[in-house]
Amino acid sequence: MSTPRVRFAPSPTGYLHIGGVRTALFNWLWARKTGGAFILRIEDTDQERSTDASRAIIFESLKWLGLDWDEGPDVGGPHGPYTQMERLSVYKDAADRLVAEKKAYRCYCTKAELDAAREALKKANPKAQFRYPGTCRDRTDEPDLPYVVRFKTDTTGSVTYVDKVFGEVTTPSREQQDFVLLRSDGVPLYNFGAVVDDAGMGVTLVARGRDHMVNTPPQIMLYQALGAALPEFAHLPMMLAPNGEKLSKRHGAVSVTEYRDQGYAPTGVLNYLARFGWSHGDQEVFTLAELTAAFSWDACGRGDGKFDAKKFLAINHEHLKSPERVADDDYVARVIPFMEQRGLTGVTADAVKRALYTIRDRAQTFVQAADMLDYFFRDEPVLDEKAAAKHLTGEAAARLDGLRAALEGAEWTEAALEASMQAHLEQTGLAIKDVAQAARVALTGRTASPGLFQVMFVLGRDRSLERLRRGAERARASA
RNA sequence: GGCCCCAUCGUCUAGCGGUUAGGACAUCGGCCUCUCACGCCGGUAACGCGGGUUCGAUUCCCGCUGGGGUCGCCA
Repeated sequence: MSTPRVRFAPSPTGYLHIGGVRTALFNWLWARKTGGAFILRIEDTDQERSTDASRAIIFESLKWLGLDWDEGPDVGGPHGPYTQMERLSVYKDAADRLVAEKKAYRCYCTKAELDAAREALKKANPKAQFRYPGTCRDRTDEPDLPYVVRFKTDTTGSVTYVDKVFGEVTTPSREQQDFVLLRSDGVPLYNFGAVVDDAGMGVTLVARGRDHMVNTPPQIMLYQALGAALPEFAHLPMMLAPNGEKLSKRHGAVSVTEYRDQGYAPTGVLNYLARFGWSHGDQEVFTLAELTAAFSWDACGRGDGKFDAKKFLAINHEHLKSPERVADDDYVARVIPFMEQRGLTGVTADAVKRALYTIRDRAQTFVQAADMLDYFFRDEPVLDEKAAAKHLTGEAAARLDGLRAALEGAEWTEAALEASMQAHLEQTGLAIKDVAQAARVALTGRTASPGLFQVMFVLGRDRSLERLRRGAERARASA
């Protein structure tokens, strides 16, 4: 078998949906695993809805995710162009050929007529299925009127294909009708454009969402009429909302850029999506390399699934926790923009990198990470008033002074700080609980933080002592 | 409604005739502990129903029920 050629063919009509990303991912994984080609094709033939902005979002999203393509609108390739509106002549030629071979015909019925007929039928018999009656099928004249090109569909027999995920699928052809290939303005409809391009671009495997399964039989007829080699097909089960409905913005974030903006890691997103409808034994967490090595169509499930935001977050957390999955430098580069968003300017990568170990296990997203890193990068921590009221009390003032005095001469390492604190507690007879929270609030402005010695170590001697001093001051003032 | 597809814990899933039905997320206990996390230990929790086939069905077949997809000069 020749090397696989797969494609992702989104239409630029909005954000890049998380379900679309999964389709892109599975195709990409297959291409990378097999050494095949991953093609990006923009299907912008819906001129009403297609926009340049959406097109840009598709590129941006895929790049952010790290799903690179070998052939596509921007990088070109041997079968370009890769944007359908730039390929109109290709479709016209193909349609002309089919008409010449009597496999398709010009239809002069207007949209209004057809809509009326559809309505009439619906009124007469709500259960009936409208199909184009074939009015122009055997027409021989060529009036000077607008026309669409329709496929002369063979509605006898049935179409069978072997899906790589679902197995053998057979559909009776009586379900089909003479569908439209080209609109009256020469722009192809989905089935025609997709088939002409997939055939022309040498696509060997078409993998897409299950919502396209119904398109496969007519597309197979088209391949045959065109005399083109049939690709393999693989359909992926649907990703539904928690309530079983089609997943849409009503159910929360569905566009990949939203997750990016919420501080998800690309590999976290990809990992969750990969495990949705695909599995590899008991393994839940994967690097991209592991996914690529392990992926296979046999391991894809067939049942639709429901999107689970909590598990998505948990998987992302696994990635943020592990330097194996998100390297320090990568983590730092990704978290800094979120720190800037909250007004932390002039933050250096080195400084963030030094503080990183204190929050690695804690942050589930880069947004959380930016928050947890906050007090390290301000002259003074933002003081949570409730925390201050509770912990910076008159009693705390003396304890903070005592602690500061005890630590002043300490070597500034975590171990030495802990030892000094320990000695201080023994001397004074205080328990660590008696001073820890006050110190924490003084140092970080909040009641929850990494361990005190880690915080002080990262903060450094001067800033730590100064914050303890100010904390005591504040405590005295409130007494 | 026609056609197509699907069916294991709440959710994502493992299972490919014989298992105490496994894992993960979530959830509930507990441990650890300077807080919050992390980590660790443990619990609750699933084969939709009815027929077959078989010595034996979660697993194979059929029906039912339930869910989803799709019926455009959208993709």
